[in-house]
Amino acid sequence: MGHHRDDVLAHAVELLDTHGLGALTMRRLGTELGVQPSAIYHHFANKQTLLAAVADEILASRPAATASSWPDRVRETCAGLRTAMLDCTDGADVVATVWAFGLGAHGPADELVAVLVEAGADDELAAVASRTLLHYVFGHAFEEQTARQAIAAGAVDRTLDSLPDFDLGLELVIDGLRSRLSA
Amino acid sequence: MGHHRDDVLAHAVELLDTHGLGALTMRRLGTELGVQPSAIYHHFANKQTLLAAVADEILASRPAATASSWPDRVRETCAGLRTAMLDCTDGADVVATVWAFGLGAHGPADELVAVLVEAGADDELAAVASRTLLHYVFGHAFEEQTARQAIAAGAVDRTLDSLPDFDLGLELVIDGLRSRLSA
DNA sequence: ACCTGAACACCGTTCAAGT
DNA sequence: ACCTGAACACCGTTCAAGT
Repeated sequence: MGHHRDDVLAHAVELLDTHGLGALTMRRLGTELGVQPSAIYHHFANKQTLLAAVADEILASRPAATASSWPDRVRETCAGLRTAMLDCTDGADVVATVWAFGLGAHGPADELVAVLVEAGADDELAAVASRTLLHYVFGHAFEEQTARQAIAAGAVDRTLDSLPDFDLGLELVIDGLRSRLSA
Repeated sequence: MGHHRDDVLAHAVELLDTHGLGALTMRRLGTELGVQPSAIYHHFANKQTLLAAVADEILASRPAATASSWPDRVRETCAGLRTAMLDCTDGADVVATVWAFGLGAHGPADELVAVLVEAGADDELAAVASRTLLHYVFGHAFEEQTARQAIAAGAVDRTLDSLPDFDLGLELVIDGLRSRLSA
C-alpha cells in the first residue's frame, strides 16, 4: 500500500483515542491499515518506540505558556500538560510510562526548568521542583483518567467529585516552591 | 494439589519480585504451582483482583509511623511507602496502578489524612494534601524504579544520580503544607 | 522502500466436567 | 473445595522472501 511513518503514527494515535490503550496493538494497527502486523516493524523498531512517538504526538498539542509571573507560567504549563493528556484516552498512562522510561519528549520538563531558573532557582532546585511538579501532574491525571474509566466500566464504585481538584494540590507545591525562591 | 488463596498469593508476590511484572502471568503462576491456568480462577476472579491483593501484600510490610511532629510523621509514612514499593521488583507500578483503579488498601492514604487532620488541617486540605503526597511518592518511585530497569536492560542511556533526591521534593510539598497549616 | 506469509512463543478467560 | 482439559480469541516479534 505504501504507507509512511507518519501515516502509521497518526493511525496509532487515533486508535488509542477511540478505543484505548488495550486496543493499540501492533496486530490491530496492521489490520486497520490493511497490512500484515510485521509491516509495522518497517516503521517502528518495536511497540515501545511506537508508544514513545505517540506520547510525543499527544504532547505536541500543548499550547505555549504566555504568562509573565513564574507561578502563572508554572500553572499554565502544568494545566496544558494535564489537558493534553486528558484529551486522549489513556493519554496519562502512555505519557507517564514513556516519560519514566526516559524516552519521548522532554518538552514540559525543559519548560518548567527554564521558568524556575528564570525565577531565581539554582539548577538543583529547578531540577527537583520540575520533577516534583511533573510527578504531581502525571499522578493526578493518571488517577483521574483511570478512575473515570473504571467507574464507566462498572469495575469499581467510587465517587469522582473528590478527584478533579487539580488546582489545589498544584498550589500546595507552588507555595512550597515560593518559600524556597524568596529565601 | 489443594492450594489455598494465600499459597497462590504468596507465589504471585515471589514471582513478581524475582522476575518482574512481565512474568506475573496467570499461566506461569499455574505452571509454577503445578496446576492448570484455569485453576487460579478458583482463587481470584481475574488478574486485576490478583494484582490488587499483591499490592496489599507489598504495602503490608510498611512500618508504622512513630514520630511526634506532623512533618516527621508525613516523612515517615512517605518514606515507608516508598521503601516498600522499591523493595519489590515493579512494586511501584503495581501499587500505583491498583491505587488508581480504586482497588487495594487505602492504608497510606488514611494514615496521611489522619496525621494532617490532627495537625489542624480541615477535611478538604487533608484530602487534597494526602493525595498530592501520594502522587509525588508514586510518581517518584515509579520513575526511579522504571528508569533503573531500563538502564539495566540497556534499553536507554541515562544517568540516575539525579533521580533519587526523593527527600528534596518531599520537603517542597511539606513546606507548601506548612504555609497552609500555620495560616 | 515497503510489504507478505508463516512461524515461535506466548497471553487472559471461560466452561463443562471430574474428584 | 479444588482442579482438569480443551477451547476461544488474542498478543509481540522475527525472518526469509517478494516487488
